[in-house]
Amino acid sequence: MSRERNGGTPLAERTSAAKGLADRLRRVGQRVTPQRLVILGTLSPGAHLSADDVFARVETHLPGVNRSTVYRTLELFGDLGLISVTDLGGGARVFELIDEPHHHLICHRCGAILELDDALVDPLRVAIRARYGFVPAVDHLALFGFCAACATATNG
Amino acid sequence: MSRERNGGTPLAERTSAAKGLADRLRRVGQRVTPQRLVILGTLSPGAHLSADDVFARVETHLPGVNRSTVYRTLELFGDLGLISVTDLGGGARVFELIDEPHHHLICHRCGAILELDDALVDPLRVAIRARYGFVPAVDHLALFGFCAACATATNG
DNA sequence: CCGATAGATGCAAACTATCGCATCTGCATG
DNA sequence: CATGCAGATGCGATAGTTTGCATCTATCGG
Repeated sequence: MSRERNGGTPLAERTSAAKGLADRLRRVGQRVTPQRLVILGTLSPGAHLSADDVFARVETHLPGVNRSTVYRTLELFGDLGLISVTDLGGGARVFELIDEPHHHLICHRCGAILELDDALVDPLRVAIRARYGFVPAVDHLALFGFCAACATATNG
Repeated sequence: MSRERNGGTPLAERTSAAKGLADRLRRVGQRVTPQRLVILGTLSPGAHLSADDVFARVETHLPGVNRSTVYRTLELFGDLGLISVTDLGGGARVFELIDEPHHHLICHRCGAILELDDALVDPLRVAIRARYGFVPAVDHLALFGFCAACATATNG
């Protein structure tokens, strides 16, 4: 806390969130750049942001940032398991900081979106890991199908 | 087999596959068009075709067909549960005629694709139906995560 | 603190997907 | 078989996403 020089960390990693990200990126051999810090800063758990939403917010803090950078960074964060990337069927994919896993059931017919309890998904996660050794990152699943009302309407 | 006149069916629904589709479309109040029959004809179980693949094949049989029609028709078939629509992470979504449900595990790190036994997925399907009355159409799931090798490499 | 360099960013173009609207057509009806 | 119309298609425009390449920079070694 006392004799930490600015030169110690190449960038302004003052907030704890940014510092946490910076450390995490370095740990996996990724570079820490202003763009990456700001992009992560725009995301939060519970907020479904499109790539364009993220771009708009990032631009206010970092004018001149490029759309490609936003897309590439979001994909990187997705691969690193920092954020979830989900197609809810609304045209653009949504990005969200991962906190508690949560999922959605989306009706093909009426478009209704229900929440799906992660407790129902967890056994699948466990089974996959046990059977294949594959560690699934299912933090934000979107399953399509028919809601109770539409299923009845379609069959009957 | 004997006294069936051509006028009985508005289009060339000679093959059994096409006839089956035609019947199925009519049953749910959808029209039977040449485009729809040809587009379905290009799909098969086990083949992962992109929209562009489908378009290219359809074009040889039906010159002048439009990309939009292919996209719209593929979406329709998806909603009808005839085909599966899956993002395997390769840039474009893939379409496939539904036969036996099958799923994929895709490694975020090395890109490896493993098959996932539907028997592991079925309990989730059942649980969702029991809890919410929602009937999920999970015929071709793509779950991202880390394969055994990469999971080890990442943690250790 | 400086120079070297692997890797990130900016930029433009290409690719993937969707949408609005005018026209055309399957098919139900008479 | 002729007619009407809801709905499908073609077309162009636009939105959403990815990619190749030149330039720039975070990080490492001296």
